Amino acid sequence: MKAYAPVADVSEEMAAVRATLEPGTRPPAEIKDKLNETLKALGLVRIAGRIATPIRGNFVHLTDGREKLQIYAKKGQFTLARNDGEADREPDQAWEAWQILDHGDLIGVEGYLFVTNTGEVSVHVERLFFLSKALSPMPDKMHGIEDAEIKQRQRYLDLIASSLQVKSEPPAPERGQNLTTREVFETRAKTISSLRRFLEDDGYIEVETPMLTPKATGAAAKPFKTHHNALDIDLYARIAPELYLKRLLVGGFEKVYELNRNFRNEGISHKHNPEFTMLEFYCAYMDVNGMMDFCERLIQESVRRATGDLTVTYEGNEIDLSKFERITMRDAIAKYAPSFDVDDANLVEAFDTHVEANLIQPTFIIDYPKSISPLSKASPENPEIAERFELFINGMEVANGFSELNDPHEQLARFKDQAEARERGDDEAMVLDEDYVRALSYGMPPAAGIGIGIDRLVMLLTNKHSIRDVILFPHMRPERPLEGSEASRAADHSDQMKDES
RNA sequence: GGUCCGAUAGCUCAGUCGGUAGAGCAAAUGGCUUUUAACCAUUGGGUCCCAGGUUCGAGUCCUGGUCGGAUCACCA
Repeated sequence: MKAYAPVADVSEEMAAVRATLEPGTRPPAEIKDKLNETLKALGLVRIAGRIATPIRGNFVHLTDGREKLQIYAKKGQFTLARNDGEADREPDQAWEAWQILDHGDLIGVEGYLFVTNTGEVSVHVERLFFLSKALSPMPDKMHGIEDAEIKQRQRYLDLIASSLQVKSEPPAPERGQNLTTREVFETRAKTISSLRRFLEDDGYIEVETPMLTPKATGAAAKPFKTHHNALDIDLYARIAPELYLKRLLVGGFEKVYELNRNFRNEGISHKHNPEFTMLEFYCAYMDVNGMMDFCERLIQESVRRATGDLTVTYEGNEIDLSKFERITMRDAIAKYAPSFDVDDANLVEAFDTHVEANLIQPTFIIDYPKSISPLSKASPENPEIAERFELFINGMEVANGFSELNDPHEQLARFKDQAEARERGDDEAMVLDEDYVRALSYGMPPAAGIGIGIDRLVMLLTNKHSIRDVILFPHMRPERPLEGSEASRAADHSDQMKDES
């Protein structure tokens, strides 16, 4: 199959011609004729895409998912290419084929560019290629898909809908952060590639550590459990890569990162999905303060690259990412709940209930209690405080970092405290990893590390309230069998096979 | 898991007091053929989420369930 140019970008010349035209106004005839000469001199273009408007008359728009380009087919002036390589069908048959095309079909066209009377750059079709049929009807071209369930279960349809949608709104910059589904996932991709670039420019290397692990540790969470048949051992989907990454610090890698999925067998909510994407990275010879500085620059630079701006509007709040506040947990409680009588026992609870939701602008909360930070180094000034921070934006925890505990004896003691907590019934207390303690016994450089919740960061940048809107295929309960569909027939068949066996 | 809200044509949505199931878009047929979401005419299209109940009669009221959304708890 020959290549087709993307609809969005037939040529630089076309873009140049487009730039000279004023949208919505009819160009004077002499200007139009001159432009058409220029465009025709470019020769034939060949583009493919989905038919974005119902076939009515000679004009139709093709979409590549992002941009639309109008094509013009005139009876008698184009042929229909055959898939078997034989000579093209004659114009009469080509016109018949054109007339039976449907909204949503995929076609290719070959032709020359021209400007219409209304000043839109279009392709004058000389050859039509039929590429694929849309058997199921397309969503409403004005409203797209509104049903959250269809959007998530049938993301392909949601994406098609957003590409077919007639834009009565201005393009992205003026629209603020009211993005199409396509744009949301493009922003996500840009954010992730920007994070990778920033880290790599700073000397970090990307590593991959096990997703299936014999111990679910490195965080406090309930794991997914599975079984490996050949080894006959239980394995757990990882809840965090942390302990593997720090083993690499022991091994001599000074800057490592991993950007991939974690799995936690816990509740689903607008900010929780059972699998979620985490960026974790570790830097030797750095401490918690250096890590906060670096985290701030990393997020700022990635946001700038992904959205072009350091201010985002999220659910009506203007969020200024140019400055990250730093405040201790105790001071934050004093600030947001001044009447609250804080002691060591109720500190964390007071923070969760009275402070978190107020942290709209980027804020590092520092001085976490050591008791809830089993992997982080204690402060030299106060042994009850961990050298740890969490970053909050719009009331949501986005990152968690600390100076890494690198004393094997103390680490073992902390694991034992966790084991006791587990025996007391805390089934999310951290699991002891003996090999990790052994690794520390060979000497881990002082280091700082951090985990950044990528889905939540993307929610912020795309103004999405639900994590399911920034994950292409979020987890949901299974749908009932689709009656009368291919899928249900396949299911019936497999039931039958079971009965027979 | 608790609480609240929702489910009607392929899509977006109406549906009054319990009394024949509606619109726009999409689809089909014909017309038009340089148009900018919605041209003109005609036509087809429904398990009103499922199962019970009340009633002469249920899309509508009641009970239970399914799926989704919001929220609380847990968590990142």
